[in-house]
Amino acid sequence: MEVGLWRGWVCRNLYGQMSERNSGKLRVRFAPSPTGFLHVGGARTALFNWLWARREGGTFVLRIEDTDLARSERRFAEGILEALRWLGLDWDELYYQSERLEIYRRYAQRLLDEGKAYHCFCTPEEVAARLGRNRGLEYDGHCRGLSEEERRRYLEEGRKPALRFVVPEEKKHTSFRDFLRGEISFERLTTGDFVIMKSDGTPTYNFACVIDDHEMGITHVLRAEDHISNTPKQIWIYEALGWEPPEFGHLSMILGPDRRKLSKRHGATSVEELRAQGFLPKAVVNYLATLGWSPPGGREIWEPEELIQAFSLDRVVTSPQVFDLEKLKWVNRKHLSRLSGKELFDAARPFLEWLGGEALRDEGKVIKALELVVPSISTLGELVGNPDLEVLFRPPELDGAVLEELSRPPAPEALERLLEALPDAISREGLKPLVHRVAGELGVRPREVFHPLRLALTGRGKGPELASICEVLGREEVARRIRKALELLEKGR
RNA sequence: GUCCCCGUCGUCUAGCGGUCUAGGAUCCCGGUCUUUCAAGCCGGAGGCGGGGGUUCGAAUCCCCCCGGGGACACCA
Repeated sequence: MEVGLWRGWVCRNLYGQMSERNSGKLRVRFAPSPTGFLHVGGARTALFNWLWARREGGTFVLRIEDTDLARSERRFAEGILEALRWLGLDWDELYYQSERLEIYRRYAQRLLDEGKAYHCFCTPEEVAARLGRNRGLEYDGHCRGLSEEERRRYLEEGRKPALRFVVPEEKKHTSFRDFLRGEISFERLTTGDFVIMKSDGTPTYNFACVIDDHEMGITHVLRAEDHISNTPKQIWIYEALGWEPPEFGHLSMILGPDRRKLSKRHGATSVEELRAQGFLPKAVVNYLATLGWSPPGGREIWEPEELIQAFSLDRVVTSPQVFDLEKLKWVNRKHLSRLSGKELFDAARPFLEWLGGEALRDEGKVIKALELVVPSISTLGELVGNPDLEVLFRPPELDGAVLEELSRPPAPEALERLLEALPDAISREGLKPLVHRVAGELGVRPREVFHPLRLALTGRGKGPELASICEVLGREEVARRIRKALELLEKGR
């Protein structure tokens, strides 16, 4: 069957079965290794699994693959958990592979007993020496048919064996069905007898992964493309253990602007960093959801709950995606503009410390201030040191250039008249008529009154709407700042 | 080197043989609104990697080429 057809067919049928059978049947997982921060590629994989599980009323399993003692770190595992929590991707079950070593050993023993695996005493160095440094060369089977004598000698040398899985030559020509891509077949997989248990007693990825996916009842493995060539190996292990493999589907990779696998050197690529920069979690979820999945109707902005409803596998594409920070910023801006005052305050809170505790005491004022400034920013990080925001809490320093501008007519006169008229008109609606009146009295255009007022209040030529600034500052503060400006002008004369 | 995957505007994508002089979004450019900047609104530029087939008809199906990416560990 052709790929396109088959894709449509499998997706539709999958859903059919799913709802007919038992809607709680789908079990998917996300299985990160805690060797670094959660990067956006991993987050996208987690998200798709989560969306799918939630959509189908299935189970989302989180499994920390920390069998590599040398590279795994507790803090990374915690960081990943925290990042997922932040994104709102809640899991139903959580496992650590490092706590399941007995299980792997048990199955490894079984494969050994059944002659489907064998001890290998070669050190990595010896194997490398025999094969050369070239990649793509397979283990030569040196230890496959070791005699008792040889075994004993190695043991006496104090060698600890690794366990290798027997891969018959004829199995290397193989194929499997990918529920996103259709049939994937391999002319000849370049895989010799591969290690399933390391000499330190921990399992390798391909082995632990199979044992766990089976033990945890995973029905569908949805992971990134870089696992395609692992899949046949894993299927062999399922077969050797007499298990039915789950269905496999492979998402594309997420690339940097240079079309290479996204990595640290591409800038902010971990969700921790995005969080630190002030992206909203639901904006990140929204953006990531549309990387490789196209929402029906072409709508761009979605709440997480809406994504769950709209998500479907048949709109997932398998070509690689470039991570576009600009688009993420746009999505973030859209979500920022949707927040309520209270939500905005809570989200912005970590980015307001620099204003000082005193400034933050009046939550109502902070919210008003944020509502003024946020439309002009893309990330909450842009609030840090933001002059438009600062000026709402601290009087501006009027520098020489500003005073110079303010000293030019009709500015001084305009400020004085505004000050006189302030007591009766400084509401949000009242400013405009007031300015127009003063402009009329002076015989100048309104902008020649607006501009000096802006300079006196903020020390800057641009910023949010003046009336709103006045409203946030309050009449007293507005008067104080105008008076201050006039004083400085007086002094400079 | 071997194997695998992928290929529509710069980027994310719609597209399942005619409705495509290829639609949307972002970015960029221009205009508009406004007391300023941004946002908003309106408009514009920009693409089916190439070549062969199949067909009355191909972005859509097939083949070759080219390009990009990935995998080949006692990492996951």
